[in-house]
Amino acid sequence: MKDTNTFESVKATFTEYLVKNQHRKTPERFAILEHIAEIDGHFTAEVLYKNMQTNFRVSLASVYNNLDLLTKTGLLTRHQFGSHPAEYERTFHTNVHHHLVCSNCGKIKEFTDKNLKETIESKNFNNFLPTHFTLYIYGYCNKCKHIM
Amino acid sequence: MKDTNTFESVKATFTEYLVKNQHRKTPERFAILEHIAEIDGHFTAEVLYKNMQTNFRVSLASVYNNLDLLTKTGLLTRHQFGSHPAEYERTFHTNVHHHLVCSNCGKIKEFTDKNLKETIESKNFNNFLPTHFTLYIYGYCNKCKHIM
DNA sequence: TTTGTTGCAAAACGTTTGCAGCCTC
DNA sequence: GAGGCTGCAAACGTTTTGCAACAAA
Repeated sequence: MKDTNTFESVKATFTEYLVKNQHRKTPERFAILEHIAEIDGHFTAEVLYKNMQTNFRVSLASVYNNLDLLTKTGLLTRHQFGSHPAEYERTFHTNVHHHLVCSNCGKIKEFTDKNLKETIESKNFNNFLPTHFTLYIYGYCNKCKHIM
Repeated sequence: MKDTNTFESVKATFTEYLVKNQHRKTPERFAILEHIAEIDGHFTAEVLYKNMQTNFRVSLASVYNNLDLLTKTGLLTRHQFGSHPAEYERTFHTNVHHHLVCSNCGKIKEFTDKNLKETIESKNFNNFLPTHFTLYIYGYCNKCKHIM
């Protein structure tokens, strides 16, 4: 994957993708990317949309369109824990982390593990170029372990 | 996690969960579990529902209800690649595998990796009792790598 | 000038819910 | 009996779509 250490390089990655695929460099697109860069952790399309209204007017449809585009570039990950709405999370400017998901109550807990990260990232594949990954470990949190 | 080597032990796990949580042992529940045991790989609620109509009549609502219940027991995993509908996959009677997901076209490829499996399964957590996991590695398949 | 993108509103769709009757327990 | 579960159909809420106006190339 390309360098994404600075916001400028993230923007460059997105721009390059847009140009290469005959998409237009609209103000909405960059405004959305800038907002995402400010959000740590998970967010929904609706929340991003509402957040943005304060200083940049975009339609919810455009938010959805562009979350999709950013997901395709690998700059964004889409989670769908349990049900709707989908949750998004940027893959840049963040520590690689994994998710513990309680199968009963849906509670999510994040953790980091260098060894796990390195083991996963060290893999090579034929005919597949990896950019990032998500690991969900399912089981039971303390409150729910009694159900089984 | 409990033994799930035979279908009888899977059924026992489910039954135990039902009893422990004051749920009823209805014929629909066991019919659904039996059908799931026959499906290799991913399936949707709709497909399971249609499959079942040939020899057991259940409503779609009950299918949803019970997929939810089985997900809570950890016997079933719910995937939500891209968008709707959700795809389910049993966690018993299957080799542990991982998913390569193309961020552009959504194509899924499964692979197995003993080292990866063992590394992930070796982890212990405070206040969390793991039962199974899913690893999605995102990137680009051969047909789509040109977009970036 | 061409054509991709936008905002808006309506539509689509999977999933959930309310309810009356049924059947576990 | 009590109350959880079922089927049915209607409702819900997120996401997608159609379309006319706009603006990037």
